[in-house]
Amino acid sequence: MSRYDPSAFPPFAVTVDLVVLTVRDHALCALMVRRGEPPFQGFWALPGGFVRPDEGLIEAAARELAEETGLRTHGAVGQEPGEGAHLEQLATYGDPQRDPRMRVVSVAHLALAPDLPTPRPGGDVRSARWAPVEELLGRGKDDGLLLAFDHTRILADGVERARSKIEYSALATAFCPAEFTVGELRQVYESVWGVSLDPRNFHRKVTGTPGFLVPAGGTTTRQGGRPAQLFRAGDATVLNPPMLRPDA
Amino acid sequence: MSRYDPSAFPPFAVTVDLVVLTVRDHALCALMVRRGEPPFQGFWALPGGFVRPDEGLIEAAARELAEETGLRTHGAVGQEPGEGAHLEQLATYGDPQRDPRMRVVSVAHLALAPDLPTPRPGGDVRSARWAPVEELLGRGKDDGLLLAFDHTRILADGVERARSKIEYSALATAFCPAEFTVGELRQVYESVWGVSLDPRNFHRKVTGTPGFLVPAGGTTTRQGGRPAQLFRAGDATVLNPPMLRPDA
DNA sequence: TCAAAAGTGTTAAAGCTACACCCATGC
DNA sequence: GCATGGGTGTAGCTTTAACACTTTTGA
Repeated sequence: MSRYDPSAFPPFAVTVDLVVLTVRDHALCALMVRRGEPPFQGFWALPGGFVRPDEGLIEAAARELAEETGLRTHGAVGQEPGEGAHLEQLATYGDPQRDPRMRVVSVAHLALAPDLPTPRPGGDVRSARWAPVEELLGRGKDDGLLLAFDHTRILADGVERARSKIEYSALATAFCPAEFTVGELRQVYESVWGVSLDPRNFHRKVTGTPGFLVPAGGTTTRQGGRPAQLFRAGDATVLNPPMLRPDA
Repeated sequence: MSRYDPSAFPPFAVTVDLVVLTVRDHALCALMVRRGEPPFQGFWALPGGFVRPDEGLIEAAARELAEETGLRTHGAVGQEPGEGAHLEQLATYGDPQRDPRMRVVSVAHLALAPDLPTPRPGGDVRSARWAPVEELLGRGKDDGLLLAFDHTRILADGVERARSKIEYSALATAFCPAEFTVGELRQVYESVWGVSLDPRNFHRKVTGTPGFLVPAGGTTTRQGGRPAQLFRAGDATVLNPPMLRPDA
């Protein structure tokens, strides 16, 4: 009866929060901002903000991402393939007590980006940094840094999504620049999963999966050793067979 | 700056919508309700409703599920193992135009339930039914029934989540009664995926996966033929190795 | 010349698929 | 007996994991 009564609904604020991940110095890192006002003043938090009345959820996330990092999102017009970040919805967090001031429902999004210059604090952000995920979350439970709100949980969910999604999708290339070598892609997997992989078997696997990688034509020796072929991300979005994590 | 200003936020309504799936007569079916008022009066829609000011998102979904079906959710107190439905968050839909009257953000949830007696229309629901998913979505694009709002999209996302999740998790048992046979579990997979599976290999696979099934001690001939062992769902939540869909 | 990373070959183990085959019940 | 579904065995194929080995550069 009153299920959709437009005049009598409880007041909610809707925000987007961003788990922005990249690989720096062989470590999976997340973009964190420091809060300048209460609650949780001085705590590290995920970037985010209110959804505007006239924009969709993913648009709000893309706008916040651009504001914080200057990154554009895959699919934006006038953009080279391989440029910009991958962006997808992660999950929604709406515990009645998650914000002490009012009822806030936050639609978290996950962004995967290649290594970027250190973030520019801009707009309403006091300071920002790339923080190693291991430092933020710790190795065990309740072993990490104390973040604002429920952002530890959101970050953990985002990291787990990224870790599992590169198993069966071609998303790992979102962490790489437009042209990259097989060894660089392997380092992405190793950094995100925190394991080491056999370079020979990895090479065979990724080059043998149709549509995952396409040769870009050149070679590079930027990793040292014998020159390596350069590749771009291919058309494939799904990896078949998947790249499975060891153990687990 | 104004990112969390609690006094100046745009007005949003927050609802939950439910994709409730079951297997009936060898077909994957979804619970649908008929709308009694505009907009989309007379259209079939997913069950759902407003989130109350003092309840969490999953609680709101569990409350709506109980109101529409009488189903309790896994983990509720005083409940036998194997009883009730599996419930998880699916995704959030917040296009500014998705409801013509006002800005509504809907947090969709996915529920998997064993075959139930035909739903009781109760509360504010005019009529309700279990509708075969193939009839609702059709086989190709734009080939199904026209549902209210963006519910075709939500339903399709829920169905795809269920289809892929039974590959690598033990969730298929959520479609079965507390005690079931290997053949009944196989029919669940066949109905959800719309394929047929080799009964011999399927049997070996599910009984050989540790923690998936535990013998319940008896046998039944309710499927005809030789008596089959009865099983309950085991502790395992992850299937390793996974049950992969043929082809795809 | 040497270290380092790229890439190929090979082999044994494990998993999957497609069957043949037997078992235990209801009718 | 005979149809029906339950359950086991097994041969052939594909995939994986581990590691020996060659290639090509920079220092």
